[in-house]
Amino acid sequence: MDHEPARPATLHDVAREAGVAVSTASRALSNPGRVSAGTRAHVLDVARRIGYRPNRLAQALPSGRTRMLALLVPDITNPHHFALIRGAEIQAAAAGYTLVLGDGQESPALEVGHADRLGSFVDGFVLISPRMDDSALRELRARHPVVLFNRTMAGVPSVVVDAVDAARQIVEHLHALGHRRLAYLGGPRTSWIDARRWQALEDQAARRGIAALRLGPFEPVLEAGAAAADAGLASGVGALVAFNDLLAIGVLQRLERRGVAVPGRISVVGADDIFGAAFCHPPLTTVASPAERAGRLLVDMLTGVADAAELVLPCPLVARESTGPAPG
Amino acid sequence: MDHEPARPATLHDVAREAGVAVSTASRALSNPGRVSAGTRAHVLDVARRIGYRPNRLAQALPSGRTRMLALLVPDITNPHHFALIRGAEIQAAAAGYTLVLGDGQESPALEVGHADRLGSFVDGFVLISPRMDDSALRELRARHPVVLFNRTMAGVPSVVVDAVDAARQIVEHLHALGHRRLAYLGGPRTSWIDARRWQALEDQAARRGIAALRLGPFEPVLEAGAAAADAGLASGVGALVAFNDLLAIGVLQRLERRGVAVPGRISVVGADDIFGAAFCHPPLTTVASPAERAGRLLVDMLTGVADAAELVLPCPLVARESTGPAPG
DNA sequence: GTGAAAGCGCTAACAA
DNA sequence: TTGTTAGCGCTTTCAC
Repeated sequence: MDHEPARPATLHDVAREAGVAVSTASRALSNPGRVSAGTRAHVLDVARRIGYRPNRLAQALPSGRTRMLALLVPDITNPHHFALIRGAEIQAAAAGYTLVLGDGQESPALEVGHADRLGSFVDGFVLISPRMDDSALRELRARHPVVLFNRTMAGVPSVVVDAVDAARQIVEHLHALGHRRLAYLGGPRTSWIDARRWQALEDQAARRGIAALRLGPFEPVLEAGAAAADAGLASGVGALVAFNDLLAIGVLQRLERRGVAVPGRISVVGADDIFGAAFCHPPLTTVASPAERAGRLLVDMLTGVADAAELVLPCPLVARESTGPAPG
Repeated sequence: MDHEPARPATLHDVAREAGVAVSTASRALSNPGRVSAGTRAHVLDVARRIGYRPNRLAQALPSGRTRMLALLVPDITNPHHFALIRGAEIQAAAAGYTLVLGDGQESPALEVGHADRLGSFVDGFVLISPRMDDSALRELRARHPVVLFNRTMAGVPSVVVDAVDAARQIVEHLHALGHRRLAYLGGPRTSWIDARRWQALEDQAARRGIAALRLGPFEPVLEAGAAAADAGLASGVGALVAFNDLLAIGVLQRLERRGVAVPGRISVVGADDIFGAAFCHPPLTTVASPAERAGRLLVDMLTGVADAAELVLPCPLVARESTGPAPG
């Protein structure tokens, strides 16, 4: 690292300069009430004058608390997490915490590494659709307070979207449009919610007499949409239900390039209602994720503002133009 | 915070259990070579057995270094930062650093607060288009190593996009299409690059005999696009150059809702080439930002892998369908 | 090669 | 109200 700044002023410097003991200086700065007003004002003045900033590392060492929270996302480039992050930030700030973000880049190993390295510096973790396996998660949870989004584990507070109801809405919507066959474009194997989505979709489809097949897994990124679209098209179904919007938008792009009419020839459904879903071409029918609310609730549960629980949040279907009557 | 985990094992526990001094245990764990192979193996074994994890807070206290880097973005919901973050992550990992992200939410105060609270925990800052004013930036830079993106300050390493060349390309493109009047839809006053973009655009426009006026400032978000579109339309020009793609896409949405043909009646240009610019309607003509490369370079400069410098990166114009011949 | 001990900067008993 | 002192968990001289 370049340019080393001059040695920063410490509490000792403040105390010496102010002619008081370090403990008095400490109290004046962070435990007002147990020090006379005059002394306090003087210490504060000296501190400001010499540009004192507490070393938060040292400050946190005795208690182990930093008033920082870590929020780990599986992929920072997925707009789905925007609202969740914002919600979490709002509640964290309200509770006097600073939120730092970590990006797992869809890698379980990176995710675990992040958690390991951040563990000492934060008071808890908000894990968004964590990709790490159960044993890694259990280990992390044994060392630190943890709350989960779109994943559950016994004894760990969590918020998950209602995959069953989402599947029901999708299936009813497609059924009403005359579809009798659909394909699920699966997400990563490491995704807990992917398994739930497929299971729910299969159940609900069976219940309405709709044939459902599963394709993939595909990476939940725009670029994977091409292969997913081709596979979906080859399967001969009239409706594709993608793991998430990122994949769905990628599918839409591919279909447009291949000259396949959407929804004329094939319908496409996504999940999350991310940035872009409303203005892609055609606008995407998708299941909205209550992400902002989830973010707020998660932080509330982590900081103890809300009771720990296993919450299931509803997600309304947003019907746009990527779904239409079944062909033929 | 809920469920307090059991007291974690310390180095003392390891040392006691292994029958060695803490200093020996410390060396075995983190300074191999200065300890016998047998002792080392034994200590490692004990550490693993009792589940020892070093307390990074305590580890960092003596040296003050944490091998963590902070990257602060003005708005985590702006897809522009995706590539930048990814580039930074790659280089940070390569140099053995962990990257944490902070979101300024377009607020100078929040940004400064983040920097203050994170300062003790990181070895340096990558500041993306920081919104804080010069004095706050100077103060931060006096305490910590800092590198800047799309902002400059004497003596601080930085990477900026070539706003002049970008403006030249935009103006030439519009000029070639027959446009003789354009309006700039300005970004936030706190944005350094906004001032540069307008100045460059005005210069280049004047050079080609194009009348340019400035509207705004507008928040660089989708939602601000409506007001920006209306203002642009009312100004009577045939081409709108938006501060960034977020605003430009918002403008496109509004124009579509108002039934204004793009580019038939009016052309729209953005900046950054974000996620969504390629698939919005119509696909957006924009100036691409070399974000990933910038992210890598910034971290390299911060970690000393690359020489500190003030780099200016070119940004190619990506002409899509939102620009066309001037009407009339 | 290993151990004892002195901090890193701060907080929090405990005394005075 | 203020000062003295003992840690927080680790690294790092300095002896042995």
